[in-house]
Amino acid sequence: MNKDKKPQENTILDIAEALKLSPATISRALNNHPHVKEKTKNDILKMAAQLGYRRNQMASGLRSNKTHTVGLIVPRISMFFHAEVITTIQNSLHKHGYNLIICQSNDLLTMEQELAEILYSSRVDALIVACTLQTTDFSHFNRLVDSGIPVIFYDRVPLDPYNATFIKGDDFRGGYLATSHLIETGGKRIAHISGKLTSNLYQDRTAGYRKAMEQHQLPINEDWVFHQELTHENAREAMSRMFEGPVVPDALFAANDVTAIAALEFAKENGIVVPDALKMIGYSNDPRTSIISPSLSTIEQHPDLVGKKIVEVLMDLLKNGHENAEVKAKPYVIPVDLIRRMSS
Amino acid sequence: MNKDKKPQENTILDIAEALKLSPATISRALNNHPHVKEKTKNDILKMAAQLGYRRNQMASGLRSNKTHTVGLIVPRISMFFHAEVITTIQNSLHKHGYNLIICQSNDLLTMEQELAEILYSSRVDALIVACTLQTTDFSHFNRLVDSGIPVIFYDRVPLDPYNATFIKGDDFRGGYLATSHLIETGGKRIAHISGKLTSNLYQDRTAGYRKAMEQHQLPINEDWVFHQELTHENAREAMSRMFEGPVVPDALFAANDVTAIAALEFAKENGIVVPDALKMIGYSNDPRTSIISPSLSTIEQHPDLVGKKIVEVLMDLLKNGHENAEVKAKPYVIPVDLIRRMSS
DNA sequence: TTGTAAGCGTTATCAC
DNA sequence: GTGATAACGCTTACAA
Repeated sequence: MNKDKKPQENTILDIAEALKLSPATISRALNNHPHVKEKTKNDILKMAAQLGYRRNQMASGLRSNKTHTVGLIVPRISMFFHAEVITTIQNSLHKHGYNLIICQSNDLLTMEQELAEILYSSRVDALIVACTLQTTDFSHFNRLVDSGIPVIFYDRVPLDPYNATFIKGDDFRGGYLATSHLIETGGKRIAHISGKLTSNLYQDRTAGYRKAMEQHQLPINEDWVFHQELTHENAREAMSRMFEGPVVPDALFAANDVTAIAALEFAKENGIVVPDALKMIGYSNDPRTSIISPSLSTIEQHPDLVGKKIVEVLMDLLKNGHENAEVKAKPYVIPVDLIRRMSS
Repeated sequence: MNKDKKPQENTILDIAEALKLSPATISRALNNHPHVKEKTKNDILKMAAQLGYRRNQMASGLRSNKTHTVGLIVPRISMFFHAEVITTIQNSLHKHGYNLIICQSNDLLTMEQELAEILYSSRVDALIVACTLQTTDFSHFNRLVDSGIPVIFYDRVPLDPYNATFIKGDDFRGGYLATSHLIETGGKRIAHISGKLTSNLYQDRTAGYRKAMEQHQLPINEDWVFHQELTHENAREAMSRMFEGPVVPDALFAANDVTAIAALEFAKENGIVVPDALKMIGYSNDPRTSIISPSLSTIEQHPDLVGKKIVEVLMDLLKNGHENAEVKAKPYVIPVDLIRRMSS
């Protein structure tokens, strides 16, 4: 098996031999080391190209303790927000000469733990993580952190103090903007379907909701505030519960777009006219929100800015180390924006 | 800088020392080598856990010439079909103890070439590729193929013979099904907006369209057959061109869902009633197609089956080598299905 | 069943 | 500027 697997992978020794130079010089030339004569370097580069030489990352990494590879753990890449963030990160890292290993936790804590181990094992130079919604304990990242490998959390970040860097959207403001918008367009009895409060995302979005309600002296009907897994089915169920009573909401702030879409679907099926009888707003600016009719108002999270900031912070960490631990204490906050559409 | 970066990464030597054994035995135990006493093995496993040992992939890979890592190059992960395929591949590979390095070419040939080099440099055990639409020359994969690294193409595959494995959807049948469906629901003057014919995808889908038209003895108006980049804007432009004449199509087969969505949008804006005046069908079953109204008929490509098949073939290749080159000559074809919705 | 020792391809530390 | 040489942490003949 694999008996044919050895067509002369060229190494620096081959280049050295061809040029009657020492491997050390080859290595230096290939790494742009200053003390190599210009001509020698050119010769080496030419010969390397001619032999089709490609550095063996494993050998290089083993020796230098640098892989030029960054790990990424994300719940799922198919979520629009994450897909955009990842794309920005990858393109940006590529410019800096870094690779990205993208891993999906499927929003499973056990998977996240396992992936952290695997990425440690691959000796990534840094790790970027958007946690699962269940992650409340972060000890599986300790090994990385303790080894001095920068760990950056984004979107879903630890609630308790943890020795890493955080980059998050302004979820409080997002919740506040969304709710205020519903109020300004005439909403009075505003419902809110949110996620479990184990995550900073929903804590903050809900807090923004409460703040806006309070500021406008609108009462909150706690029967209309849901904290549940934000699935299509759960959203429909919540809607049907709210709309079976004698008094019904006239507006809804959904903490993500999947929920908003499901709720809108429910409304359409049940003759609840949007926005006349029910104003609605979602969260994330998923592409579907602009396509559905009526189009859904939502909150733009600027995934590209999140990605850019992550790489910016990461490059700084990688270059300068992170001796200034106090900087990491406070999270970087990326602004959000209200997007007004036909649903409100 | 990084002066604090050495908190005793434990190695097999540390385990060996702690247990008064040789590193070789540790290595064997950790790799489930048969000739290790059960008790010794248990001791070693216990001690490894206690010391928080994690194999250094680079050292292991360098020595054994196996990285247990598979590379993946894809145009963009945010495309629904690819996101699903990737998720299936990753979860499936994970069960086999393999990691996946996901890279995006952004549908740029130069990027694809660069990524191929980088992944070779990382000495991935195998490579999975969905080419860019411009890729007609595949020599940048030669280095991998020549080194005996299995290369699997899926979705967008080389047109000319190339010494690798192909896994594709049944695009001919997809085009045929879509067009036949439009005909069955009453379409007579059927337009077709497709992609550039440099890609097998659009060659085949268009061929399926032509076949169905011919079979039903319907004439094809070549002014209504477009081969262009399948963007939102291009789709709208094609639509406006077709609908400015005195004779207009009564059905449209769009070769992807983005185009179908854009065309539907155009129809709605211009008072063309779908499906009464214009029947429509797209391709890929993008989540948006079921949300837009009227909901769009489309072709399901079963990304999960594609992913499963890829891993299945890959594992076989990795285990048994690929001495039987003739097997690779013919592509594996994944079936497609028609999804009927309100637009047709 | 276990130990010894060589070596994977690079880079770092000395010398010269 | 360049060349020896010794690691990096692990796997694997070959010995014992």
